[in-house]
Amino acid sequence: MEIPKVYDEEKIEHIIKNVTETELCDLAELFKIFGDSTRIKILYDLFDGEKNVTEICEDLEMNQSAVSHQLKILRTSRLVSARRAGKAMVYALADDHVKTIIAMGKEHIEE
Amino acid sequence: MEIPKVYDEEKIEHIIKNVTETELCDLAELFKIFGDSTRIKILYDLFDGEKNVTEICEDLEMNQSAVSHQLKILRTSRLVSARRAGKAMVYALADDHVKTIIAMGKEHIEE
DNA sequence: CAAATACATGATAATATGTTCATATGATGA
DNA sequence: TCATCATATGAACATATTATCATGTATTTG
Repeated sequence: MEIPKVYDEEKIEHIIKNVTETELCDLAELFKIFGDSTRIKILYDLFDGEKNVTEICEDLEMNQSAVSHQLKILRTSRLVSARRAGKAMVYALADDHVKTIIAMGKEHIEE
Repeated sequence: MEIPKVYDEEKIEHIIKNVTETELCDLAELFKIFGDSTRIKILYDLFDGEKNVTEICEDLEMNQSAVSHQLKILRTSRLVSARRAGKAMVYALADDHVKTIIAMGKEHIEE
């Protein structure tokens, strides 16, 4: 019986071929976004669907300003999207890569 | 014809279930390591096999002290391994997750 | 064993980052 | 329109991070 792989090794090898220095810097910038506990908690909080700022603050037990500042960073780097709903701003994960990247990280630290 | 997926979506969903706050902080710490251009260049440099410090310095065109400092961080976080070979220290990627994580990141920024 | 090579490390300084506080903006309802 | 709720944002401060410089340690070789 085959053990299911999370990823396709051949495709991984293909993706990491010929990465330019600029792309490596862009990658560093991307990972930097994930490299803060507040931001990664916000992202994880959005795993079960879109939420407004107040809800996120309650979930993280953090003050609104700190959360808003980090949400701005997440929005600028296009990891989350935002839309207005009346007085509230509703945030959501921008795409599924966020889940994948975090899952890869979790697999690594579980060893 | 099926388009091959880099990852197994079901397994992703399973991995990201029930992540504790502590684990999220550990994840942030991990991603922080990837979130520096010097470190990610070192990691990428090691993709094609083990290298000593001098070789890494030449590849990155950076001075030895800066590289050594970052190598220490990479070693402490167990992303690279080190062994002595005569006067030289030979560094290598500690496991394949590094490649996967970087590939996931590259897929994301390519959009 | 002295000198040279390869690397590590501590201190310092410059810069970046994240939180807090105060305040501004935007939307809604009385 | 004014008060209120929801969020954004600028300034300031504290802390963290990174590269450089100087120097220390380990290994080999003459």
